[in-house]
Amino acid sequence: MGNATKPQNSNLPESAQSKALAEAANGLKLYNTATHEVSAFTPIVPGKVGIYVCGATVQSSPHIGHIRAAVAFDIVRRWLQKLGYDVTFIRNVTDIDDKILDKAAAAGQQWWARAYYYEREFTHAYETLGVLAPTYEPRATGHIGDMVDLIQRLIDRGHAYVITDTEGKPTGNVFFDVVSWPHYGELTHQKQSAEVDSAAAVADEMGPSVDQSGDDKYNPVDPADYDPNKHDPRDFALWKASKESDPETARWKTPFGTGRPGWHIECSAMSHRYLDGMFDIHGGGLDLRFPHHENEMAQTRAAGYESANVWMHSAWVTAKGEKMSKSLGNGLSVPSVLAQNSPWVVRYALGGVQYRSMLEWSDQTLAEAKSAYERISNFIDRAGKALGAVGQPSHEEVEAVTADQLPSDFVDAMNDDINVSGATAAIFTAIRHGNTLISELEAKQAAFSSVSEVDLNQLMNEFETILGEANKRYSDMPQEAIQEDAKARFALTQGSLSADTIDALTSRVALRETLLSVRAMLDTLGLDPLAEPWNKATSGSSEGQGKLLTNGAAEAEHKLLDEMMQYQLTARNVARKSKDFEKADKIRNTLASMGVTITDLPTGSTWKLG
RNA sequence: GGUGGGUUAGCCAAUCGGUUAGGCAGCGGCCUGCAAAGCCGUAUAGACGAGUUCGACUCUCGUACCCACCUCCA
Repeated sequence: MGNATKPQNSNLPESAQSKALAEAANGLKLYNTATHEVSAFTPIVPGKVGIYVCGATVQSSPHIGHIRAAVAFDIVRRWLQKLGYDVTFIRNVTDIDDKILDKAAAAGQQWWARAYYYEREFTHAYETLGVLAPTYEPRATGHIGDMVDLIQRLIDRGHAYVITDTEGKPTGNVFFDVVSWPHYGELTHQKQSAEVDSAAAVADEMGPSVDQSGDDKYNPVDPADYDPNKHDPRDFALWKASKESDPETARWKTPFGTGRPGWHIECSAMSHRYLDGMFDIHGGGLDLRFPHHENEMAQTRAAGYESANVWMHSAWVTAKGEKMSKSLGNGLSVPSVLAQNSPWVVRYALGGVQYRSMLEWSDQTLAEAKSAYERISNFIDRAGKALGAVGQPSHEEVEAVTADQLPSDFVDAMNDDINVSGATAAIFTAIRHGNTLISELEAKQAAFSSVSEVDLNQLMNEFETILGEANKRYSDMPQEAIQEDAKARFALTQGSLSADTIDALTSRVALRETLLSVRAMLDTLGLDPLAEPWNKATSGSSEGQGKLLTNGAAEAEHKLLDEMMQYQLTARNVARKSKDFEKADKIRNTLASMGVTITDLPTGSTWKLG
């Protein structure tokens, strides 16, 4: 891996590179929930993007729906980075709320211990599925001071009111005054005043939601939500007075009385603290639009702060057409899904459709993701082998590829509101092209017999340099013409090489470019099969697969295994040559029963596990 | 009742006012001792009704059905 060549376009001058990249970045369009339109994305601060995503309320284990949202915004973030933006990604943890307190009390736990336990489960799930760590992950309980300041600011500006007792002392309940904020409802376009009452009546009629399993749709009736002191039924709690059942550790003293934060205020406080002046995108699940984000937007703006420019909401994972919830059974928890499927497959299944589409989860979804893995990893393996000593590009090199160097059908799809289905189609198109190149290259292998692998590597570098210059000079020409031109120029500098060798070399360079491009596209979706999260076992982390081998020992063991396999393959090929197919098939079947798959290629036979 | 989204071939899922999406599963072929992988080709579409148009899956209107949010939720 150390001798990998540089990305082809690195020969371009700095300015040209960033100009092409800026052009790609200018093409990005995103759907904004607030305007109901797909519109051009322009960051507040040039070159930078600030994203705030509502993270988990850590009250119980994550299910795949939670992770779908995380994967969706992870892909948005990765694409922004490919477009050259410096992304600040904030994802909060809601570590105090009614459910956490009540469930902890019911289980005889400290609420903070319960919150932290599940926070770690979420973190583990994110890491396993290749969700990049946020730039920062603030906890609600760590920002009480910011919330108090924000509430005070809203009171001072006449957008919030404190409820006092008969003696005029603050009770701890503070509400947002919806009537004082004429922009209320601008995010979700909810009807105002009178019509809300009829909506409330419908909600009352439906009664508290309870499902078969009871616990999960559990819906505590918080007295603060039905406070007769509310000026308007739409007013919502900014700060909640402590209930008698609240433990001492869940009470904070404030100028408006002792209590704990309302649900919406934390995100306003934290997004302002970490993204002030660059709050470009706010993300979250579809259900958060109302009331959470509507209220959050009202608070933030009423306080005189800027709220997000673009609001993005990810859709549901469904099972049999219905929104997924734990009441459908725990077969959908992250650990149970991972018990039967590799993390890559699960991520592909979750990230395979656009974030605004419902994602139907079934055995077939997973089976197709598995097939996709086979096709993709087969290509990457074969291409790596066909490239000989040059081998696989390093993951660093893959990461360094920027959007302007990727195929335009992929870029266009991603720029079209993160259309991952279109992007995936572009990847498969490139893979088909790459597979054809591999076959061509296999047929041309003989042309390399007179050149050592070391020289070949050097020659590829030289050719890539020439190709890079040709690309720069004739940027508006068709790719094939540029290739031909570069080939001719290269031939002039290499008088001693035969035309066949130069031709084979060209194919090799083309294959390497395709391989690099495919892996870079996959990496944009967080799906490079050779990236960190999927390869802990072989990349030196000692925790992979529970093995206690050091990296060196693992390598030595693999080398030994490979030698033994070569011994078997040789024996089989001898049998095949002498047309003793019975013996050849016996060797193959025996290996197959041990979980080893043999593949015969024109250039020889290979083996792999699985 | 209010608000929003959807309905594309066996299944999942895109683009587009006229030209191959893509994947999975079929079928035919090439390659192969066989298999696998790969490549090439191929059938089955656009809920229903009307309108705009030379031409609509794509635009407009209507109808039906599905889903979500309005209450904790990714």
